Formats: sequence, structure tokens, C-alpha cells
Amino acid sequence: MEGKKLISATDTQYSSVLLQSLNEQRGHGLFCDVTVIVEDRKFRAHRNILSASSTYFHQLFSVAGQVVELSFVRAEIFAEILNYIYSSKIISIRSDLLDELIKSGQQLGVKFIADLGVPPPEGKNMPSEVKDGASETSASSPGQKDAETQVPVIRPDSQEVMDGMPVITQSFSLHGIEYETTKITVSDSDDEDDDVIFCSEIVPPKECIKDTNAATQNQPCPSPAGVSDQKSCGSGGSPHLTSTTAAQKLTSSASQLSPNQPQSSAESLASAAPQHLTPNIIVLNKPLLNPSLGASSSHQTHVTPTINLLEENQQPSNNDSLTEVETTAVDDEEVVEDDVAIIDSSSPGSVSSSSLAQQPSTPKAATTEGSGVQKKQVVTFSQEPFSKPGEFKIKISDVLTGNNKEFSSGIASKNVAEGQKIITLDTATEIEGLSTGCKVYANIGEDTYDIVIPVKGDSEEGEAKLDETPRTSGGDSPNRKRMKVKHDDHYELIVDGRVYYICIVCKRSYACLTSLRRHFNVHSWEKKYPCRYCDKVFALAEYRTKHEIHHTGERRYQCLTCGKSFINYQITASHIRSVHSQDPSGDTKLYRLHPCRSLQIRQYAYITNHSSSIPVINEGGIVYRVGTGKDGTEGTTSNPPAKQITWDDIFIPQGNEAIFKQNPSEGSTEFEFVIPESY
DNA sequence: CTATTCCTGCCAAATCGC
DNA sequence: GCGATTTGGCAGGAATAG
Repeated sequence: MEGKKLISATDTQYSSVLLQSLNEQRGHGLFCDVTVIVEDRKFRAHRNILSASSTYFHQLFSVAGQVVELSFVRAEIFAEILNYIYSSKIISIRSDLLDELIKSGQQLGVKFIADLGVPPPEGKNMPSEVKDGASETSASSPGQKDAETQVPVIRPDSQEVMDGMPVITQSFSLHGIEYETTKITVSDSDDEDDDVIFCSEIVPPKECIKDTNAATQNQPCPSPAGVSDQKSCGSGGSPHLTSTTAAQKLTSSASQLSPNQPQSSAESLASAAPQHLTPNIIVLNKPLLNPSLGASSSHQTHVTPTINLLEENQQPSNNDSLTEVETTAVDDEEVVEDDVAIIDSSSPGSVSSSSLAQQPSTPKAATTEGSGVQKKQVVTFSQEPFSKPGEFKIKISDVLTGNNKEFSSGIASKNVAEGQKIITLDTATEIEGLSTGCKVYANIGEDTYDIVIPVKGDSEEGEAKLDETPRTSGGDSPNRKRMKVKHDDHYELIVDGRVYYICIVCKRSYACLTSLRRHFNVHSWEKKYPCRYCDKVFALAEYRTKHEIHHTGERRYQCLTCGKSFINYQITASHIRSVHSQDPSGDTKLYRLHPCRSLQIRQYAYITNHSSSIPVINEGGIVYRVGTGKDGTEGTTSNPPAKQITWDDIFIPQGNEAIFKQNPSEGSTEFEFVIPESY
């Protein structure tokens, strides 16, 4: 016994080194597994880090996919918060942004930042004073240069650190630095993109992300990942280029996690709920369903689900409307107990109403939606005075929609006010299955709306399939029976028994899941469809096909009245309408669609990452299929393998009149076509 | 105004999985 | 072999560009 000792060793540097390493990884995009879209910026990060630092993300990632979007925080603020999460420091934030930072910290459940707004007990330096001090120091601040060094100094005893001197408490240090507009404007130009991840390019974050009013204007490209693959795709068939910049909201509030005492938590909820409202939130608490989750199991969870579905055409100019809504909609109080942060980032119901009322801040868009801009907003919030777990009001703000007629009819019938409708439900009747397919039932009058978040279990991605059927109890979506689900790419909104699939990224709704899947590739670029004749890459096979038609010049649409052939339906229809004054979409077929000769239809050949199937065209104009598809016969589903396509194959005349005339606008590509001039 | 592109419901063919 | 699922084409309306 003697001589045996227990030895403990603590690496005091470990945590900081670890954090630094993680931050470096973030900077290089290494192992980042989530993209947070804020305004039109994208932030790559690690789920674990975010969820460990933020109760909001902790909740959100129990249901969300790899792409989440926050609409209640501005990008520059979120950048600061993210920097803090990865560095434990808040560096050089403008004093006038501090309030917003604190508020966002509260919303996100980042305790440290949220606490900046809480007066420290007994005479410690108050962040509010800090803020004031910082702002005051703008006039005369002797110590600011030093403050720039950002060396935190812990001073256990409170000292007066006003007048621009760094304000330091036991738990944090905060420097007040004079903010110079011009200076910031200059510096942010390089810092601004620090956390913005476009495509696969990741710039290591620097520590100073300063404000810029023009921050959102300097985004180099609002395109989603994968755009870089598009090289010179230009306007020709690159729909993805415009797809993710809209003000889209996927937010989730931090629900309330209370410590062991159910009653106290209920009380806290009861006290907090009347004052708080969570705007556009999906809150799904794993602890609620899975008591085996360590610490979570000891907490009672209050869920404040809000689902905000907004859909609109990708009009960057509209981005702000809802963002403003969110930022104004939170007036938090925070209940913190011990180590468990209990965040109620919900907001007063009145604010919610205002948030919805602000929606018309884009009245123009709202009223034009009839032609295609679609907004669907479903917001649930706690019943104010009677808030109990599971009891919510749901508001549906729906701006219609040219496409989803049924959807609009279902909701729109509720009320219509200049395109925007706000529906307030009395109660939501049930919330269950939150972590594995959150399901929200909302009774609106006689109609029942089901909101389903079909999260695919714990699947990382790409493999979850089947097995999920029991997740949604109602058998609402037969399509999901054996659906292979590769991503958490959508929500399901069930309106009167009809299932609508909502893209999690842009919130577009689809009546068909296949349509959504097809669409989602615009965001994910999981599949890429390269043109076989040029560098262009498309997110949809059809776009590529149509584009390639322009290379080949084939005219498959033939007017039955005059025999003229056209390259696509639109031209054909236009011709029929203008020349023959007939309706091409009528019952009588006024045109004929010839089989595609130049292209191998139905190829099931696409590339995911490595493009190896782009044909090579030799000098003789012969197209060699290089590489193989799934089965080794790329593009030859219906043709013998290794078939060579020649330009003669491409320009086989169609019948007697199919003599192609190369339209300068459509066929003058990089290839020389020998085309008869007579047509 | 015209041409072009984008979008999405629908459909059929190809493929997958049992 | 069969049903389910995936894939891509088509129609036709809407949006956008010139």
C-alpha cells in the first residue's frame, strides 16, 4: 500500500489548444459538417462545437440537416458569435453592435454572450457599462491602442476601467475600442469573408470581423456550393446560380431545458412564456424523447415549436424582409441554472404579431406572389398566459403562389388580405416525435395541418432509408414507404391530407417529393451534369439536355401546319401562336415531337464528384464516350456500348424537311457545324 | 415584344430490392 | 418477377434578358 499513489495530471493548455485547433479546422473547412446560412453568407462549422456552445444549435441539430439558416441574426453578428464560439473571445466588435450581439447571443443560447447583457453581481464591471464606456471612449480614449492587442487580463477585483480601458471581470475580458468607421470599412473588406464559405473555398477566419454596412453587398457570389464547378456556365441553363439567396428562414429556437425540477421548470416557463415568443422556430428536443441522453434526461423540456416556411423566388433584394422580422422579434430573458443553460429565446406574442405584421414590409412581393413568388410561413408560438409545454398557437402567413394552387387553396381559403394571410390557430393539438420526425398538428378551423420534419434518424447522410416509416404515425405519405433518403432535405407540410414537401434550404414547396429531390440538387450539387460538348455543368439533367441540344442544333419540334422545325417547345408554341394563331396547348396536336437523335436519352449518367464521362471530340468531329456510367455504358442505355457519334449522326435530317439551319443565336458554339444554308 | 431560361407537376422508363 | 424507387423527359406557365 505504501508507495502507491494516485497521480493526476492536468493539461492546462489542452482546452485552449483544442479550441485553437478546432478553429483552424473551421478555417480550412476541415471536417465541417454543417453550413449555417445567415443572410446571404454561409458559415461552415462543426455541429458538435455549435451544439456544445449554443443551446439553440443543440436543439436545432437534433433535427436539422447539413444546411441550416438563421434569419433572426445578422451575418456580421453571427460571425462574431461564431468567432467567439471558436475562440472564446469577442474581439473588436463595435460598441453599437453590442446590444444586437447580446440579443443574438440570447437567441442562440450562447451563455457568455447572452450574459454580457446581464449586470454582474455586486459591483463587477458591467457589460452595459462596458458598452457605454466603449462608446464614450470614442471621443477620448487613451488606452485604445493597447486594447487592440486583445490580451485578456483577469482582474479579480473590480477596478474602474471606464474611459475606454479594457473592462475585465473574472469571467471575461472586454475591451472597449474606439470604432472608426473608415477604419472598419477598410478592414472588413478582408475580414468579411472570413467565415463565408462559398463553394468549397474556405478562408481561414481572422479574429477581427468588423462591421460593415456593406457587408452583405460584398458577397462575391450568392451561389450555393457547387457553383465553382460551373465555370463559365453563365446564364445558359444554370438555375442554381440564383437559388439560395432568398431570405429564407430555417430557424429553431432554443427550447427550454430545465434542470431536474419539473415544477420549477414549469414555473419558469410559465413566467417566461408570457413574455417570450420564439419566432420561426422548429424546436425539437431530443431529451424529450430520449431520456437516456445523459444530462438531457434529467431535464424537462419545453418545446416551443415554430416552423417558418418562407418561399419566394430567389430575389436577393427581398432578403431583408424577414430578417428584420426576426431581429425585432426577440426580447429575451434568460434563465440560467447552474451549468445548464436554460434559454428562452422566445419572444412576446405581441412581437410575434408584429413580426408577422412586418412581413408585408415587402408588400410588393406579397402581392405579386400570384405569379410565382411564394411565401408560406407557419409560425407557432406559445400561448401567452396559458403557455404549457405542448400548447401553441400557430400562425400561418401565406403569400401565394402561382404554382401550388392546392396549397394555396388550402391555406389561402382562410383569409386573404392582399396576398398575405395570417392565420392564427387556437391551439396546436399535438407535438410529438420531435427528434425523429417532428410532427406538429395544427387545427385551423375545420382543417388540420400537419407539419412534419422528416429527419432521418441519426443517419449521417446518404444511407438512411426505410426504417423511418413508423416515425410519422399517420401514414400520411405513402411515398416515404421505402424512400431512400439521402439528406434531411425537406420538411413535409400536410394540408388537408395533402403532403407538401418543403425544401429546407429555400423553403420552396413541392407537391411531389421527386420534384423536391430534383430541385434539391441545385443546393447540394450532389450530382452534376456536365455538358458533353463544353465545360458547362448543370444541376439538373434536363438543363444539360436542353443545353446540349443547342450544341447539336437538332430541331425536334415540327409544326404540323407548315412543317417548320424548331429547337424547343417554347419557340414552337410561339410560332404556332403567332403565325398560325392557334393554341399549341389545345386539344389538337399542332406540332410533332421527333425522337431525340443527337443525344442519348435516358442516360442515368451523371457525375458526383469526378467527371470522367465527358466525351472527347476529336478533330474529325467524332465524339468518343470516355469513361463509363454506372454500368460502364455511359450514355448508352439504349445503344451499344462504345458507340461513336459523329456529326452526321447528329445532323440526320428529319424526314424531308428537317434541314437544320444553324441559328446564330443558338448554335454558334465552339463547334463548326456544316449546315446547309437553305431552309 | 420576343427569345431564352427557369420551374415544377406529371409521366414513363430504368433501376433497385426483395 | 414484381413492386418500389429513381431518373430524366415533356408540357407549359412564369420569369428574365435583350
